[in-house]
Amino acid sequence: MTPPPSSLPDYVATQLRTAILGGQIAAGTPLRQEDIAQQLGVSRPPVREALRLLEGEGLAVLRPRRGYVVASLDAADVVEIFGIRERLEEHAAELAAMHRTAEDIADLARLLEEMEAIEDRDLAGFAAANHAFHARIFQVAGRPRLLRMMLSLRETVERYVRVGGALSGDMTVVRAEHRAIFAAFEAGDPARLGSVSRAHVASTGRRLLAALAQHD
Amino acid sequence: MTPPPSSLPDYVATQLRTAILGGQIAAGTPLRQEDIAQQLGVSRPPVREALRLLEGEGLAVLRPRRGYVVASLDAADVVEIFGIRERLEEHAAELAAMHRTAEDIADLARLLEEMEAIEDRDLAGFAAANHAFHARIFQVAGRPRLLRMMLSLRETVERYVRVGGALSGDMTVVRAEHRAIFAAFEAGDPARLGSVSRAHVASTGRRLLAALAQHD
DNA sequence: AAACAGAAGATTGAATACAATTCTGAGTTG
DNA sequence: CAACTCAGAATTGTATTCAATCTTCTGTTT
Repeated sequence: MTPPPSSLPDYVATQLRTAILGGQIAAGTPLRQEDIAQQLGVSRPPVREALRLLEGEGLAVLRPRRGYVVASLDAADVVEIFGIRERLEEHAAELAAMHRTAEDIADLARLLEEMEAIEDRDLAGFAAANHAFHARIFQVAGRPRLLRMMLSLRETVERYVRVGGALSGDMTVVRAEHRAIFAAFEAGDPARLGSVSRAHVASTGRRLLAALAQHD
Repeated sequence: MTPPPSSLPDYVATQLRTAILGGQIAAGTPLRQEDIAQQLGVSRPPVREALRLLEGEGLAVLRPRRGYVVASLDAADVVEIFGIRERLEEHAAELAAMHRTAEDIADLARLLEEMEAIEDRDLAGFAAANHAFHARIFQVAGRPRLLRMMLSLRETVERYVRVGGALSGDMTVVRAEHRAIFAAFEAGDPARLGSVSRAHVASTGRRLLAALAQHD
């Protein structure tokens, strides 16, 4: 699926990204260049470039002469990111509803079925299916920059979704929202698909915030 | 206003950014690391990091083993970017209308006056005043990530606004839109400020597209 | 005993050096 | 005469080396 990283910086960035997103490296942890280089069997320059990439993605922050640390998110950041995602998701949904083909509908129906088949307890599997479902809609929208921005924003909050366990609990609500999204997609109603998609993001954000508040 | 770049990569990135945005380096131009390094009196590693930064900002694209080139935009890119900006500007405007203080209103009034005082022919001066006006509204919204994203998107299309001369011509329309924005800001009406701000972005996009179409 | 000053170690930042790939050109061949 | 091949040059990618700054530990002083 994902092509093998062509350069060492890309490789290093990929490794660090999955480690951070997977929760192996906690927020606030210093990212020591020499350690990373030695651990991955490369030298420091490619590590430095990889860190610049992560900086651009918002996953690491640089304090001059003091190195990088894994970026941390507070509640305000979550609110901000989900606010943005609401608007962009609505935008993409409206475009997707206008451009969708019969094949797109069939594909999305299949992805929805697959997601329905997954048990509530299989969080990782559900997250993957969920990701595929939404990514397919974005693909229909046909806006590469928009897609990249959404993926980046999603990535940034994803690790908190995991630790906060925001996906657990009332799965019935999530499933109902997905069915509503598919129905509007099938109907080709831009306004409706836009609003249900936006509502879906908003409700996801609310669940995450609630989970985070409870977690502290 | 802008603090001096703390590191060499930041310095190099700033230099390249202004050169690209100012039109000194055309789209598609290869960015040779050695040339840039020699011209700015630094070595290649910091140049490489700077290019990674520009890559993240969408101003340069990397073709593995073949170096970086200045990113180019076609009409579809412009449509996409302005579509995103419409939504994000509306979002920010709604937030700004809710959070504004008396001091914010006074500041924005002053910025509007300054912009009104600039002659139509002084494109650079008008662009700067325009930028300050909109940046002040975003500041009121109080969303740093949203601000960064908007600045990046604005930057990306700015050079085309310049070459296309999209700001020239019917300045009366632009000025009227700015007055409408200020009025809604002063009134503190989120829905109205959102819609007029979004319409302003949309009309700017239409003008740019028309100018680009005419230019070819 | 607590706080500060100083020195040693560690870590980042930048420059130089080396390796590998790609582009360019001339020469040759079909 | 066009197209292909091969060699040299140029450029990117990576590693190693050096310099500057920050952190931390220790010793001293108040």
